[in-house]
Amino acid sequence: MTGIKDIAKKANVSISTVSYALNGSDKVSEKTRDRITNIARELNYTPNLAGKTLKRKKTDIIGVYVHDFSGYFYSHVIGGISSTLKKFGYETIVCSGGNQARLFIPQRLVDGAIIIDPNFPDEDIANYAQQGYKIVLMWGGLSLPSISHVVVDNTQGAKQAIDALHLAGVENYVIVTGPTDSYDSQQRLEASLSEIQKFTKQPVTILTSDFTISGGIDTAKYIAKQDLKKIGIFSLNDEMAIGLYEGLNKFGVQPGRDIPIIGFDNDQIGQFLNPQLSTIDYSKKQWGESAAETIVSMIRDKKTENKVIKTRLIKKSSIADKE
Amino acid sequence: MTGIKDIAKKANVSISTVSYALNGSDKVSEKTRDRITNIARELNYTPNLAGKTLKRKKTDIIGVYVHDFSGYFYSHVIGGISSTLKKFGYETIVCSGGNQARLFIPQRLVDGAIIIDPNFPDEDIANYAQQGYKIVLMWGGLSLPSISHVVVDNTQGAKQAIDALHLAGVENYVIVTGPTDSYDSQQRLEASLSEIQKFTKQPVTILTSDFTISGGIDTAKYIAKQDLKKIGIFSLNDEMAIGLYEGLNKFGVQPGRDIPIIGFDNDQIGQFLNPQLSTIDYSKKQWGESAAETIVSMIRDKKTENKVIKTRLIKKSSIADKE
DNA sequence: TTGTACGCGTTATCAT
DNA sequence: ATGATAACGCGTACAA
Repeated sequence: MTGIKDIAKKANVSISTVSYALNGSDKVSEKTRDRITNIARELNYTPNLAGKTLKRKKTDIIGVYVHDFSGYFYSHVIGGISSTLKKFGYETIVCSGGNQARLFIPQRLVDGAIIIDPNFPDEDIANYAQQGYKIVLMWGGLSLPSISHVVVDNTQGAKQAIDALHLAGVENYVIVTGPTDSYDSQQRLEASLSEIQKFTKQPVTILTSDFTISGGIDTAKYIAKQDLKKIGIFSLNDEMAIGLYEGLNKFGVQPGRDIPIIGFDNDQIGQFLNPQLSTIDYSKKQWGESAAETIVSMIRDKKTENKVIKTRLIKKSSIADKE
Repeated sequence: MTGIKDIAKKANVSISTVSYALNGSDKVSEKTRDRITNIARELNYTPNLAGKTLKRKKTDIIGVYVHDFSGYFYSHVIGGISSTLKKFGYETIVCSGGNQARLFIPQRLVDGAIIIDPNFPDEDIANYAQQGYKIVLMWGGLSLPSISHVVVDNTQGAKQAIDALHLAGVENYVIVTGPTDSYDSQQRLEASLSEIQKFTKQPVTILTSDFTISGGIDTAKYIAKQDLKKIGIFSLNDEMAIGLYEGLNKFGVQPGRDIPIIGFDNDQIGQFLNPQLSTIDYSKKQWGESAAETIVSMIRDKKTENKVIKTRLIKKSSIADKE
């Protein structure tokens, strides 16, 4: 409630003097600066952000957009974003992609946005980007010259997964996908199919699921009734693989023992499964850090850039060594 | 970049007419309203939040403060907060408790704050609350008339945990605590000790840890060298219990089989352990919803309130039935 | 029904 | 070294 003019009144100076003193200008004597600083502290003064922003035309805040707060998946990504942005003098706020929160971008509450939520409408993104708002996307698909992308190397990851199954003696591949409109899912599937072609002419079983644990449980029944000989599963994310463990066990099939299985994302839960889930890993922290560096670069250097985060195979006992 | 006066110019009206038209006032004709609305859309107009806030003196944004984004633990709590706030017309932003983000409260970027982060300094909280800023704390300890509390019933939960161990035949209790300055930890410990006294005069083994998985792993060695007869473990949260599983196994001790064990929080990972971890559950969604209702009540009805979230025992195979 | 003018809190320019 | 004042974008009381 206490503003710059309250301080001015109490100190018997003008508001400009107060502003100078508080913002470290050298146009004011040490004595008055100290006096004003003390009064400001005494009155619990904090500059009102609205007034300040109106004048400065920037907030030094970056918005990170997630699909919904309940998903913990991206927490390490956001941790990486936040710590890096802090180094550059920006604060991070996390928003969910509701229509209201989206407006923070054109309302200029944020100086830039990092969008993780794949459901953030392409139309809005294109619209904002075209108007000059700074946007970094954490997924592919929408390609525009005025936005930046920082994405996981799905192609490399899918190849590593298929190669691992191949080395384990798999000849009949089962791929459990995410939602059909997911770019990650599409890209991983495509790369998988092209890699499989190098090894076999056998038809590939593609089961469409939804990237969730319960989706994996539901999908299990379609796998259980297959001929299990030389079969191997690539679950396009770990969550579904966790569901597959649970679902397949109900049918008396032991994933990881009867059937080699590998996931994608290196979800923490995978290491608590029995046998431990093999997976494709990438540094979520680094992913976030790169996104943060990119948004800062867009704001300060006014240039866009696209980065790809490398993946690596994590081989656990869910893929047995070929005897 | 396009403002209210750009629209006024293009529509050949004054800025007030534009404002009236856009804010649904009945002081303007339908025709002009439509015309102005169309022009606004055409120019991609979005009101600048700073200017708007300066006038309205509120943002309809509530800030949720977490310790750091990397911890996924509170995601369902935040989900509950966000969905409830939306019903009341508020947007949710999640901030980490760095010194800079804290200022959002006195800077009036947010109309109120829900603080989950236990490390948010008491001094700042007291200071803000005293100045009339609306604050809801998700933990106990700091008690002031001008702030509200929405907390988990640690006392009830601890009793349920100890009772479950008692029923399983435990006579020698081992309690693994969180950081000594954690209010949750203190409260759970205190209630546990008082409940244990009802059953036995035996000394209780208290091992101080830190609420993390690795803390649980480290603590295991102190338990492994104990005489395991009629011993039982109450880990004051699930994360440490997960670590205890891993750590104890290294010493050839099987938690949940050789030693009954129970945690607190109902972390998802517990159900993937073998045997499944018994725990104390509470609705994280409801916890968040209550906090949201409370902050709205503070803002609109100008009254504080304190709520307690009930707990319940979830008995899994980590506590065997007494034969 | 529409236009003019002021105020919100801050920063910055220009005088003094 | 300090003060008066304009400007930022918006909402609204008041005048026309």
